[in-house]
Amino acid sequence: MNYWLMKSEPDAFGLDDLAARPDRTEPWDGVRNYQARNMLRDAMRPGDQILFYHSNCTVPGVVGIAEVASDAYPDSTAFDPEAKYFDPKSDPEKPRWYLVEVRYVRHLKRTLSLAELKAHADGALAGFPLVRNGNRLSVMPVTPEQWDFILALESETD
DNA sequence: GCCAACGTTGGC
DNA sequence: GCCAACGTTGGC
Repeated sequence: MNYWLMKSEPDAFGLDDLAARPDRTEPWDGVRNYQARNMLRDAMRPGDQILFYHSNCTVPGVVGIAEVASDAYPDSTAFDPEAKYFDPKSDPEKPRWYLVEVRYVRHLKRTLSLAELKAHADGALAGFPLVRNGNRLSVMPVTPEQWDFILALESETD
C-alpha cells in the first residue's frame, strides 16, 4: 500500500464536499500535469491512503484522510469541449489524462497547517515536496515515515 | 492583489 | 534542442 497527498481548493471542492458525496466518493478529474498523471495512472492502487490538503485558502494545510477507491481510468472531462479541463489533444482512442476515484475516510481532529509542517522542513519532513518553496504538484507521494510523522502531529496540542 | 516558482509552448 | 515568453499555482 502507498501513501499520497492530494491538494484541493476548499472553495471549489473541499473535504466536506467529498464527505457529502454519494458513497463519500468522487472521481478526481482535472489533473493536467504529467508528473501527477503518471503517479495516478502507474502507482495508485485502491486502498492507498491520502492526506487531504486544502490549498488557496485562509489556512492551507492537511485537513483529513481519504483513500483511493478505484484503479485509474481515462478522465473523460478531457474530451468534453464544454468542460473546464477540456484538452483537444487528448484522444479518446489514446487518452492523455487519467483519474482515480477518491473516498472520504475522516477529518483530522485539527488542521495541520502548512506553516506547522514547514517547521520540520529541515528535520523529519526534509525532502517532502510540499514543504519546498514553489511546489506546484497537486499529487505527491508520501513515505511511510512521513505519513506516521505527520499524523502523530494530530495528537499534539498546537 | 502580488509575485516567485516552474511547467508548457512555440519560434528558431 | 534551446530558451524566451507565457500561463498557472498557490502562499502570503
